Amino acid sequence: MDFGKIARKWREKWERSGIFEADPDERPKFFATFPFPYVNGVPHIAHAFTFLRNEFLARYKRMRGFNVLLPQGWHATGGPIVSAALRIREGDEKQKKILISCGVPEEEVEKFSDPSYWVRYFPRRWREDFSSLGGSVDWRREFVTTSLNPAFSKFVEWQYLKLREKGLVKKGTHPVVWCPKERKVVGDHDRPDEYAGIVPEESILVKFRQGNIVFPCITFRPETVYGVTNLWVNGKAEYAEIRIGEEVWIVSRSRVEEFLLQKGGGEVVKTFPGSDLVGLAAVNPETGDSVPILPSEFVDPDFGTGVVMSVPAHAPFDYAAFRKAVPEGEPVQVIEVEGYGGCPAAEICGDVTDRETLERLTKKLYADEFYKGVMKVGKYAGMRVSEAREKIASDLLNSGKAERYFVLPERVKCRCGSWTVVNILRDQWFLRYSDPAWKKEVHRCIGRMRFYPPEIEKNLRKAVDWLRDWACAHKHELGTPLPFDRDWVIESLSDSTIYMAYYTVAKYLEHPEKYGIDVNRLKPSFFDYIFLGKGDPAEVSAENSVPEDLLKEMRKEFLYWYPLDFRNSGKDLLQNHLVFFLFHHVAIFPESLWPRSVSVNGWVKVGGEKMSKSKGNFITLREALERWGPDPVRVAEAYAGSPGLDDANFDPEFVKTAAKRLVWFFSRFSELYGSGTEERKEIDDWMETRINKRITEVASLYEKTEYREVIDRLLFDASSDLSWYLKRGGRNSEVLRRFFETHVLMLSPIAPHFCEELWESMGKAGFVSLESWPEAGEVDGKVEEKEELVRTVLEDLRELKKLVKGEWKEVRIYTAKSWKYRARDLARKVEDPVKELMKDSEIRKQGKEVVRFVASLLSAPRGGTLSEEEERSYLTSASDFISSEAGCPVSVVRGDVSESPKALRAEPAKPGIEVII
RNA sequence: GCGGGGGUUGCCGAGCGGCCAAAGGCGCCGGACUCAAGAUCCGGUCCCUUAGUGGGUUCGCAGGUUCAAAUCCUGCCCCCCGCACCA
Repeated sequence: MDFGKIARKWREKWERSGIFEADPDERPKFFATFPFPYVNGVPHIAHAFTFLRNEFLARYKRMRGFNVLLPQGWHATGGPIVSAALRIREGDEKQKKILISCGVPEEEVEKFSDPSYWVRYFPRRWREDFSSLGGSVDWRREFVTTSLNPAFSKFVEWQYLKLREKGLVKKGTHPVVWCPKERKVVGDHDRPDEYAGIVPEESILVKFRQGNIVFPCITFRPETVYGVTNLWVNGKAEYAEIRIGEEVWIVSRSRVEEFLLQKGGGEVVKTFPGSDLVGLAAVNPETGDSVPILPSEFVDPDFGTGVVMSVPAHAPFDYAAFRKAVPEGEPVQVIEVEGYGGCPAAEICGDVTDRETLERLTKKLYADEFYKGVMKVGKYAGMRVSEAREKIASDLLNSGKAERYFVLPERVKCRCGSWTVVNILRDQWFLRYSDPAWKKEVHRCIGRMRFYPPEIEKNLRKAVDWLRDWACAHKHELGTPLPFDRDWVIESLSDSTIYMAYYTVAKYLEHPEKYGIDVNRLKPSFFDYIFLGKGDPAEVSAENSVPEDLLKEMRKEFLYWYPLDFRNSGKDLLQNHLVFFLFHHVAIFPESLWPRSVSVNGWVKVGGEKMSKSKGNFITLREALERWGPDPVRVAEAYAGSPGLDDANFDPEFVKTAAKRLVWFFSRFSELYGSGTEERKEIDDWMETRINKRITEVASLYEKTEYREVIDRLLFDASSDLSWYLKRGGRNSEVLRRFFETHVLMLSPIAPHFCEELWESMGKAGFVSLESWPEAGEVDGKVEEKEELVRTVLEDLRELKKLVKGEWKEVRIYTAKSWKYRARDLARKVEDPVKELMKDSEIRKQGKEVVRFVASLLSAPRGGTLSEEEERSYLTSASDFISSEAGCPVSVVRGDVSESPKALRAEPAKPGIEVII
């Protein structure tokens, strides 16, 4: 079966008829979105997995009578594309290879030195691949972000004007990793990989003084300021004297640049060797003690300020150096820790001096002191260190004895090759996510929403609480300029917050020429009207040169589609994008337009392993589609996992299984659809019931986005039902017809091309994609139980085949003694079934047996609900079938009329079987 | 550290008080079909026992609640993910 060919055929038909182009009508609507992906590469199967979780639901909802909108846009805002383009310009081979591995012809690679070329090239690729996959997307609403798309940019600008009006954006300062040579912020994508993820840490700079000379000491443990015995400098390093106003600061020479950036300026007076400082003294600002300045080779002149306060009682490095420098000196204990004596550092490190061990011990001691330690001296004596630290820090800061200072925990190289420093940006724009009133509204929004799976609500609420102000604009990146400060470009997460609203009118704004709109003339009033209903249509029309009727239509269309019904993304977006998305919706839109649900899925592994290029298990969507065809891939993606934080697993082996199952289904279909007889048997009732139950069950699985279960039901359970039905002699043409029709319908959201093909083979007009979900008929509870009885007998016979050798002459099947049925029923209703049963003189004869049976029933309820007559008559009617399996005649005997040991042992739902040899 | 999610039989993965030795898939083993391979179909896949409906030991570890626990409670061990200015 050529899945690729079938898919192409139907994709063309869908496109020609435009069936996924959704416009408002009388039906209820359903609006689902997959967050626009960042288009610096091609889609792989993990993208497809997340997209399909929207797609499957969209197709299902369409069948439930909803007018479904599934649009798709592309994200290009931010730095990675810009820096990748730069690398191409610089001739970076690694970057070239990446492009070539995406399928870019080698001779075209050069074109990618222009960032805008990426934005033209990759969205096209994504669209092709998503279409090939069978995505039921309304492509008229496709768009890219950034100022390369003026219409979208206008929309983002409008949003920021609104936020500013509401006071939700403000200016502030912000520490960043900074390249002094290129004079720019160094994000992860601007560094060699090994430096990724390192960010500035806030520390306290304590100002030790000698007159107007300041010795700035960096510390993460301000509480130890009480235990300082001396300061350390590196005698072999170069230091500098910097004048700032009346003060003179001493900083190691290699840190001068960072220091000046963070202090906002100063004048380097002179430089000199660190050894010149040795022997001087400085005053501890907190205790007033004067402490000597001593040399230590442990001092890293490239970290912090190159001046360090020494706390030998609590810091292993200081202790090791202190012992050497001041053998007779006495460390000063300021923290008391359970399990340690008067000088914890001494105890823990003895006379160790090697750097590695000291580092390990430092970690341990710092942790012990923080969590278990209690302050021994100072204002907060008696308080736990974990509480005192913050208080001491803020006291020091407030009294001017210390300042905030940012340091990099490890050195970071810029891609240009220079070492970076920490800079403080002073005119950074922030979104005021810390605003409690704003947070409160977001929580209210969450309270009205539905989550898939429900547990993620907790994660989301936590993220809302933890969110601080967010630096929302950058420089030198792609995006939309901040309308009130055009040097800044709105950062990538910050322009992706309410764009789902843009989809509702994108079909107009992305094709303005068709509607006579000039997007360059659009003003905020236009968006005010469309999205907020503000303003007089006639005036808005005049101001924006958009016909009044069109304006009204757009407003209507927005209100038709909004709010968003469903948004599924990878779990990585939970704590950032999805939270921002909620914040901005509550800020801009009225409550009635807040999002209705959010869904997430885990990472996608391939064959049980994390997908990575180096492992060779990296599969692009295009590769997968070419290798296996869209429907098998879709089935395998559906089967890969359920909603939630757990990882999904795309199993290449399973794609083959999926294809085989589909082929199996197809060949059964070809053989049986339209064939069969009029004759109606009991097994037909069973099959009908199974079909009906499955319709209901699969519907609820789709609603819960449990697609893996859907595949289980449709591809495995259903086929085993069909096999059983055929084995039992089922051939009713109506039942067969219904089986195939309902299952094709139910499977169509996941394997749409395949199902279209079968639908057509059935002689049906129109697309299965536009059909309604099948109606579930009556479910007969007993018929399944009856059939289960036959299965039980068959399994037992199979066992006996192995054990009873010789030629079988006859098989007798015994129902249980009738008192056992009564006992079974009574055991469910009555407190003391034994007593009740014993009232019957016939039963009383069985005495002991009754007690034993009832006791076992109470400990393990069982026995079904069928009566003896029902069991016997059903088994009788199935006796031909059973006999053909047994290979000899079969008789069904009422348990009450036999004293055979097999009859005595029979129980309800568990007939006794006797083989006559 | 803070926060979140988990540990189920060879693997993946359901189950979340009793019909649970535990669905389904994959893998593996046997059989049928075939010249053969593949595909397909049938059967098996914790151990023991047995003319089946029986027993034993299992669901990270250790306790506890209950007539009854993979499922509830307590403690412990282990694994994964997020912690930001970045897509």
